Amino acid sequence: MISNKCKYAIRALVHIANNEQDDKPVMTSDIAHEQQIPRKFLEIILRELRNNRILESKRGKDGGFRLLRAAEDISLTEVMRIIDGPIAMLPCVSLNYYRKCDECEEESCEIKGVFEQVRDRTLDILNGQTIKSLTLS
Amino acid sequence: MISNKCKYAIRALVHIANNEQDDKPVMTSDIAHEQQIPRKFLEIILRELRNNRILESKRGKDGGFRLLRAAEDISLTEVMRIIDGPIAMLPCVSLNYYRKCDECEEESCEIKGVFEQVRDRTLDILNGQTIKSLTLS
DNA sequence: ATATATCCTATCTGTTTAGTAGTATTTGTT
DNA sequence: AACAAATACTACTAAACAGATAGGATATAT
Repeated sequence: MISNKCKYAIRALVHIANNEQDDKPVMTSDIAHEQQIPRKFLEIILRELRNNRILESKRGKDGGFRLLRAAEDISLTEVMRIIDGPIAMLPCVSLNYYRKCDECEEESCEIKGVFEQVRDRTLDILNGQTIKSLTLS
Repeated sequence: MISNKCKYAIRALVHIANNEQDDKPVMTSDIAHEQQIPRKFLEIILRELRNNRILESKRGKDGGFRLLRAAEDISLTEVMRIIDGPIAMLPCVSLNYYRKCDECEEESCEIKGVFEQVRDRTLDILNGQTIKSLTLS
């Protein structure tokens, strides 16, 4: 399962993409209200996305958030990895968060292969999705 | 990510399948020792698998655990659902643990479709795997 | 100056994860 | 009947994570 936080992050980015206007960034409170996300929790999420160079922010009056890159250059996997960490089902098959299992030797691990397949098919789908493609669907 | 508990459960079942002998069930302590799983934690897991009719147990001297069904009739998904619950990445696309999202309407949800695809491709792989197929690999 | 927005630190409650401890019960053997 | 050896069961714990909330600091447009 992905976390609520991650779901909020995706929905917030899609909302920003849908409301992009060159002059004005999108305010946290607008997103919170329209997407039904607790405002203070959303603040944390948006700041985290900004710290990871997905968003840029502007403070003070008429402040808010804007996509730092084009929506078609922000992949779903990137967002998921920032907010939730690994996508793979086992640490030892994770591409971005690899960690060896404590108790098993990888050469003889019976389940590694299956979860590598799951990872690959999952990434086939998720890598093809961007904030742009989600706004269109 | 699947939990350690779930990984232990799978490895324990594969171990039992590999050590099946008609006369004697497999003891917790043997599995714990050979698979490097904390014994008392493994007890809980094996009892849970027994309560869900994956294993049968025998108490007292020469006791232990046996598969209740043939290894090829125990699917990986069944074990994962017993120990970890849903396999899907969103509650609203789970086949066995469906729950509506609080904040979004499903007809207009932008991300539901993607995660349905992920679920289907994941199940394509995991449904094809059984305790038997894992012993052979 | 002021209103309004993000930024930052701290805190909180409940749940889950990953176990451990100790006792009760069942069963085979002597 | 006694004993040893196995599972069954209840209760507890520590640490991390999920999902937030509170309040003040800072920046900015007017």
